[in-house]
Amino acid sequence: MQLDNKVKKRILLIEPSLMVCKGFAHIVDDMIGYQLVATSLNVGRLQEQIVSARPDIVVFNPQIMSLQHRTSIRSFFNIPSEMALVALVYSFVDEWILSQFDAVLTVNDDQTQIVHKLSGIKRTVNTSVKSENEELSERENEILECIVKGMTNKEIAEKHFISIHTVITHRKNIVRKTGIKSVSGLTVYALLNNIITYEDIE
Amino acid sequence: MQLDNKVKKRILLIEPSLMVCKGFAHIVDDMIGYQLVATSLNVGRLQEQIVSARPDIVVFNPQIMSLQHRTSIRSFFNIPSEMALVALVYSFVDEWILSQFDAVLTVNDDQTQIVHKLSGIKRTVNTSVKSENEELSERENEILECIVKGMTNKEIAEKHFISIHTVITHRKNIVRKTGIKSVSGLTVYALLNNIITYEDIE
DNA sequence: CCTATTATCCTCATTTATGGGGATGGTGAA
DNA sequence: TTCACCATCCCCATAAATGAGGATAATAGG
Repeated sequence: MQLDNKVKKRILLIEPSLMVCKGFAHIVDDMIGYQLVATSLNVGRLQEQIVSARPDIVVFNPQIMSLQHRTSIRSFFNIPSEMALVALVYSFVDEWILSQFDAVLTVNDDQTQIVHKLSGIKRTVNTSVKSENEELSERENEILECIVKGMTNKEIAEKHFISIHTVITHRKNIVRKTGIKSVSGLTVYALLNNIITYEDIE
Repeated sequence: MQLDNKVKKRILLIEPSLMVCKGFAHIVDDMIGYQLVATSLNVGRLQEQIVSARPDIVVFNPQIMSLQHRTSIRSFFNIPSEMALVALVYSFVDEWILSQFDAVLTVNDDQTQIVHKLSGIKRTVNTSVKSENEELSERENEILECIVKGMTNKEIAEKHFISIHTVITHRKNIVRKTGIKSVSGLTVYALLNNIITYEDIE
């Protein structure tokens, strides 16, 4: 028993992988209460599609664009607040990015999980933006880069022509700001925040 | 103009994501000269399917299994040498793992790229296996897991009911075998070798 | 049986890192 | 100007890791 189209939630999918696009379409096709009204392999026509397709839900792969600068996805793409913004990811994505979404789908989700996640969305208009005064300073990023490369405090000090005490101070501040104590955690943080790449290490 | 089934290359797909499975099936469906004869969301029935489906090409997502021990995928799953072994990956995978495959497809490939990659496969029977006597033992992998999770030697010792000296010995052996001294390097090593996932850290 | 590997334990000395405190000068914004 | 932030430097004590030795027992393979 299919529901009337008028009560079906309209989904717009922005996903770079043709394969995932097709698979998503196939799955949504079998889902009651949802319909895929448009898809796109890139973000170029997003605004246009939002207007033309008038989706209720925008499913968006954040990996499609480089979000180094912590821009708000919703405001960057002028996505109306009444539309749900849902992420579709392959693997791990920075929590900060995911926090912008009303729900997070992964490519491994099956139909049941997707329906469950989509039905759990409660759209509320965000009025205030969280204060993010805990970002690392430029210097701290430099030090962090050295840390995750496996350099010792002494080496870092020598490289930057500062005393080891300063390095330790920076480290203390990095730990305080990020809340991450372990080097491995910081490594992941640095990888996710594009401070370093895999190639930088080892 | 469809080719006869007898000359179509038979593809077996082992892929954990239903979405990607569906999408892959959809794409292969439009490809001339290839047919998808079976799919599976896990490796459990791989051997069985190799026998029953008799594929020419086994498309396998290496992320489906944890390959801590640098085992040969082909020999582990008893994949006959006449069958092509092709990887399907989402993002970054250790080069060592990819080197075992005859071709590497990514989820972002379109039909043209997939056909191009599959048609370029030249199967050659490997007679000799590389010597890999520098693999980490099971215990060492356990210790490594703890290290990259940011645990101290003391904590690791307590968790595994061994003395801190033993932990240190294991660490020394891990460093010797991998040639990686820094925690960040080991973190990347562990990530690439599926000993841990991003979620394990922080 | 012998050998290689592994896992376990130990000492000692040295180097690094951590966590707590504090201080100074500079800069840019309210 | 004052205030917040940043980069720089320092002291202290403790905790942790490193590097270089050595040792024993179990186990699996040739």
